[in-house]
Amino acid sequence: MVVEHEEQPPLERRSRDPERTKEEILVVSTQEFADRGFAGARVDEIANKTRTTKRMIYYYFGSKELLYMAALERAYEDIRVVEANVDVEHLDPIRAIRRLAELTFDRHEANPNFSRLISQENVQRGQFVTKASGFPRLERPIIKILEQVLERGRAEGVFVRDIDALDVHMLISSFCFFRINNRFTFAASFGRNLVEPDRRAMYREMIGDVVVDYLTTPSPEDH
Amino acid sequence: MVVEHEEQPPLERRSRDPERTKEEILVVSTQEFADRGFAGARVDEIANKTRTTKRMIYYYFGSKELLYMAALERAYEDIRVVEANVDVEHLDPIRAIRRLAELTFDRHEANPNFSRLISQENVQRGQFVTKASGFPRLERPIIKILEQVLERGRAEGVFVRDIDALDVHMLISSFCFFRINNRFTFAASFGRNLVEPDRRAMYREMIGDVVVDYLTTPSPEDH
DNA sequence: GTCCTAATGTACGAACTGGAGAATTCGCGG
DNA sequence: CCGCGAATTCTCCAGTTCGTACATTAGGAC
Repeated sequence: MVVEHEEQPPLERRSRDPERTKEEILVVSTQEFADRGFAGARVDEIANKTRTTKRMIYYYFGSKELLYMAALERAYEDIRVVEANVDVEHLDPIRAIRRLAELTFDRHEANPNFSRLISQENVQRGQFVTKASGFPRLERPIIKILEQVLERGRAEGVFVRDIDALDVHMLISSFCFFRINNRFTFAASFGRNLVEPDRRAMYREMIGDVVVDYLTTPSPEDH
Repeated sequence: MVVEHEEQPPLERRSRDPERTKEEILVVSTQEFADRGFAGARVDEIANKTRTTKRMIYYYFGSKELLYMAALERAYEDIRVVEANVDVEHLDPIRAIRRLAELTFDRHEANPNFSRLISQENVQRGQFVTKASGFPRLERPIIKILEQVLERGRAEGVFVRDIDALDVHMLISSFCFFRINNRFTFAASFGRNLVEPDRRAMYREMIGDVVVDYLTTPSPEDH
């Protein structure tokens, strides 16, 4: 949690270091875009919070829009790296599902900026991720992993619900996303703090239970 | 939501009608704020899309901020009215839960602007709903209704899971909210269109199944 | 009709904001 | 130690945007 100090006291490293400069701009702008949205973020403000100047932002990234895209892309990349290292093959299907749910849960909690960036993007109708030109693929490794677990579970006969990995992931993500992202309006409406430490363990377990119960219960005959 | 059909005024109606002017500003600004966010919305643009002028916005609402709050408040009020008219007392607990899930599902689909406004609010850390000064209560009738259904279900022995109405509502809302709100980035990442008509019925049923399965399955002994 | 006030219209300004031209400096290869 | 291009700083600008001062008009009360 970076506290906003108006003018960062002289971390007076002035020497040239393009990589560090670029990286610092990216980190700071991610925070700013997550905090204020694309329209709300100010290029001047981003510059002030780095040890470099606004001109450098344009030098390296070209425009506010391209900077935003770079930040978004980086955020996706971070997630992808985490997911690529998940290993649940040694767990039985039910435990594996729980584990995946917990991973998603933890990821949302540990990295709220990603979710907020995603929120921004969606409010703007995905104006940047949708951009055919130049926006890289956003593929996510977790789907393949989920597919394998579901396959095993079905083979073993423990998962009996007819549903695919994408929809399971959607169910898990929606819960984790909502808990973090909508905590402010939820608290305002219902007076419950969804991220209160005392409740954390309960919610973390809850989403696992929800998914497992769903997967292991046959579809109702009538409806 | 409610379209006034009375005497269809041929758009160039210039006569004075404070109520209509106010209402029109509110409707248009809700759309603009949902589309572009608080920072992204332009007061001039809102004015252009009404039959009145920017001056009137300030005359009636005082500032961009107050206008935003009025729009947000109105959106909550609309939801509250819908929820207040829900009647599931004649249904058995399981069917009642399904019905409530469907209502929430339909509400999110029918009124995406509300969700987007909510998203905005949360990205900004609830800066307006949290505002102690002046922001009205956001209470939601659906919670009481849910409580009654859960109570009945437990009395009848069909609901065995230890969970309260707020968390059930959270589970339902998160699913419905995510499906509508995050559809753009979800499509970009996973190539699945969550609001495609062909899938609609499936998701609508799915969230009911999820909740019912969860409520009717006992907590696992070990973990 | 006259009067009075709520409602509306017009035009403007001060501050902000994304962006860029051009000068300057650093540091590395030779 | 020199030369050169990359990195950085300085400075300014043109367009935008919220907000308002001031003028004007409609229409109900009497």
